Amino acid sequence: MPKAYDPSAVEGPMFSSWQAGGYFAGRIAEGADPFCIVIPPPNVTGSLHMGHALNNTIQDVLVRRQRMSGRPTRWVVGTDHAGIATQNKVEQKLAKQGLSRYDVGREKFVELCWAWKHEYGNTIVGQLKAMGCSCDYSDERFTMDPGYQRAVREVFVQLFDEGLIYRGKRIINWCPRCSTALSDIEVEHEDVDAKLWYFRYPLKEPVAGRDHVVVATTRPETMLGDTCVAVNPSDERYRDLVGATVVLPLLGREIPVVADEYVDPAFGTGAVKVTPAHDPNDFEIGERHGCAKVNIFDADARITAEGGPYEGLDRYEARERVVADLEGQGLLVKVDEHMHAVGHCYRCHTVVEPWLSDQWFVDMKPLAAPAIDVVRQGEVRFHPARWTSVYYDWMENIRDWCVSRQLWWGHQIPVYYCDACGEMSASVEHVEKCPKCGGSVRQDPDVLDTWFSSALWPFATLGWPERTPELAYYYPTEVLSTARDILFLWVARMIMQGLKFAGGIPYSDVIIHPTVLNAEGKRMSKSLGTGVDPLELMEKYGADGMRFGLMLQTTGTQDIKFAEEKLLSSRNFANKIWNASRFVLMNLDGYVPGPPSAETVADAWMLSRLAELSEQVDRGLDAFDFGDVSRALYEFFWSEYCDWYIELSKSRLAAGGEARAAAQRNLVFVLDQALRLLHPMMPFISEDIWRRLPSDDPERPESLMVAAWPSGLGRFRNPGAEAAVRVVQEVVTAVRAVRARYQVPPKRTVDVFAKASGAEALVLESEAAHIRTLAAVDVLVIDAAAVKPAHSAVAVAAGLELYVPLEGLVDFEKERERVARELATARTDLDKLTRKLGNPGFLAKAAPEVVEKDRNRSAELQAAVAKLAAQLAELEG
RNA sequence: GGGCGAUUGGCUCAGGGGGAGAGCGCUUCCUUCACACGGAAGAGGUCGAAGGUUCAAAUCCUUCAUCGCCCA
Repeated sequence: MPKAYDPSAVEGPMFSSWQAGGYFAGRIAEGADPFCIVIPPPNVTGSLHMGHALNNTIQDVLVRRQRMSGRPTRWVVGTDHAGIATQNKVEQKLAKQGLSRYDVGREKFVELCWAWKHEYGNTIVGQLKAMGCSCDYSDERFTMDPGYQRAVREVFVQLFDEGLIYRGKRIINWCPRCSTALSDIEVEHEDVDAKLWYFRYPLKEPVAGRDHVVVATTRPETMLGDTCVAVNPSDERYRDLVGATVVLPLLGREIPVVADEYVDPAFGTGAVKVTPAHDPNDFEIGERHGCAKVNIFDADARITAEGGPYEGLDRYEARERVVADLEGQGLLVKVDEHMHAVGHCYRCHTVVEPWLSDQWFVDMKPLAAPAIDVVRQGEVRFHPARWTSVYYDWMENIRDWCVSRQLWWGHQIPVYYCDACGEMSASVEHVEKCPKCGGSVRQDPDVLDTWFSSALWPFATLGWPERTPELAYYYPTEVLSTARDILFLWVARMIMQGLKFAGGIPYSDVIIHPTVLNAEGKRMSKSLGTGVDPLELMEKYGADGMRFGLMLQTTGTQDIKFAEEKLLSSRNFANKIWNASRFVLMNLDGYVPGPPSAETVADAWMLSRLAELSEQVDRGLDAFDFGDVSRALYEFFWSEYCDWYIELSKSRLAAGGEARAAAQRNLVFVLDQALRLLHPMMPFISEDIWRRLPSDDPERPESLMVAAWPSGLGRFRNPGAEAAVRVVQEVVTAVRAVRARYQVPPKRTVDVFAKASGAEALVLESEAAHIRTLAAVDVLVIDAAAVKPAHSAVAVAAGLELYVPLEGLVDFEKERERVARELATARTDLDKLTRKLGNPGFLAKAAPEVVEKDRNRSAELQAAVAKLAAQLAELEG
């Protein structure tokens, strides 16, 4: 084995061997409880970013652990067709040839999208393989597979037939750049510094001595579409004006003043201009008062013929011109600075336009109700649990979902219009002729929101609407891990659709993982170049290093400020494990397989610690506490197995005979078990080492991926051995500290006099050889009546006194200062404890075991104080 | 305006009623036959502020401050 672990030499071949072994593929074993997880399908346009790296590490950790536990396991992998994003890519490609999608036509354009998907769409799946993700690559899914298309149409048609999908003319969010409608939650609101303009609108006839009304607006250009002015009915200032007629400036249109409760008298002047075709609230007001809806924007957000002289202007040019012209006519009253939220397209960040158009909507309330119930009943749980209330809040205030998109790439809406009789029908199968009159039909040109199809992912990937064996076996899946920004876009809708169509919840546990921010705490962005590339990180630290480094940072917080140094320490950790294993493997000459056995205190301690690790890992993974689990593994391997157990084993390995044989068996056993526990987080290195370990188990599988998950280690619990090793550790550390203090060269041994009796003395006697090796001690004297030799450094450890004669090296002033400092600290601690134990309230109300523990600690501290005080007196005497 | 999260050593973060911890960085020593991607020993914190609950608060409650996220 090389001296340093080289991930690049291991990862590629290891992944191939896993694939060749068929370990990734799901299998159906009737009677066995399966574990299924569906990947949040990445966009076909996507490439791996840190969010994917984190999320897929989490999923792989869960999947690998369950697979090792013996459950038939399937991790469904695939990609999402990503309507807008993919269409953009293909349009960009066409634009380079000077073409638009209209030049090539719909049919050809969709073909080009498929070609694009086949060429680039699998980038990210390849990158998941580089991470070691154990997805079922033999059975990949795509949200536009033929079966999936059928599922989408089935769902649409059923909702349509039940009246839960309807078509209507509504104000929707229109992205002029993507040229499509968006749903409410695809709009991101951002506060921007803007202006509030106050304009004077003249009245046709003076009313109560007034000839005008002043309105305030953040969007002057929309005045071209104003069809009334509204005031609050209770607003005394405007009571006389209700029913009056305003002459709209610039266009001369006559519009009424209406009274409407919606108007906030405190905002602006209390009189608002109403543009029903370009604002959802104005739309409502317009509906209530029967006002016209004048659409002044075309699909590119340019002014239509309704805008008269402004026709053809872009919305921002129109704004400038309208303001300038109103000012020119003396109708601009004032301009205030004003901050307000402006909606932007979540895909391209263009400012969206509220726009009146015909769209398809899903009636959400009937679907939401059962989806709220299953969370209330605890059938679906969120982790961390605080997301539950975020979910309720959204679901309880849910609004209808605009699902039609004016795109060509996606699931075309399966609704057919008959030109002859006007019949509108939905059909799963393609329709050529009107079912009513036999006339020719046109299919609705729009496609469905990509999230409409994503919502079916947990069951459409398993074959629904066919009653496939996979669906019966794996549905419901178990865990879904995802980012918080798609809780509403995706998770909530999956729960609704799963309940409606698959007959039950899609999964029982939803992990909302933290967002990976950059080191400055800002969102990573490819376009801004503030991101970190997981592939580069894997180059630097190995896939295991990246995975483990991410797991170390995954706690219950909502963000991770990405700390690359955690990946560095994880790479070093891998190297540490590599070298510890190298040591074990280099010392296996004459190895005879056999069960582990606690031959020495060190063995008993190590096996007990292994039992603790196993429990910690299980508990942590059950609770999705990935940070806890990774820290426990790190601590175990580095601070216990390497720092102490290997060191404690060296003399036994050198001794030969049964001592050596037992040490070998235990070293191998503990390493084997610990590698199993490590495997979900660091699959490559754990497997590579594990395959090198000797075994006489005929049942031992080829791959660690399918080796048994550790269980039943609780039998090795041994508190006595743990206490004994603690004594050894404290004594060794104390002697090392003395050596470091006086810079005793490593090769020079020292003598140690330990003033010890009782249990401590017994431990020291039995472990003397170890202490001598680990602290480079020549003679270790254990004596209850030990007297400090001349020229000795002193220490108090594990409740006993140690003297280390260092003729010519000891600086008595230095010793005195150190002992005085230790004594001061011990006295402060003891004082606090004494006060606590003298407090009647504490004795009466604290738990008995707490009081007991503090009494013991007090006794220890008293002994330490006495010893330190005596040492100090001697040093001063 | 409402909700949520964060605030602990120089940096990144654990801990979540009863002796302040880790990694990185820093200081000193060590290339000893698993590992310098290492070993040994250290220094370093009144746990954002103020109140409160409690025998006991970094931890629970209230208010506030700062930063961030979501909803309206």
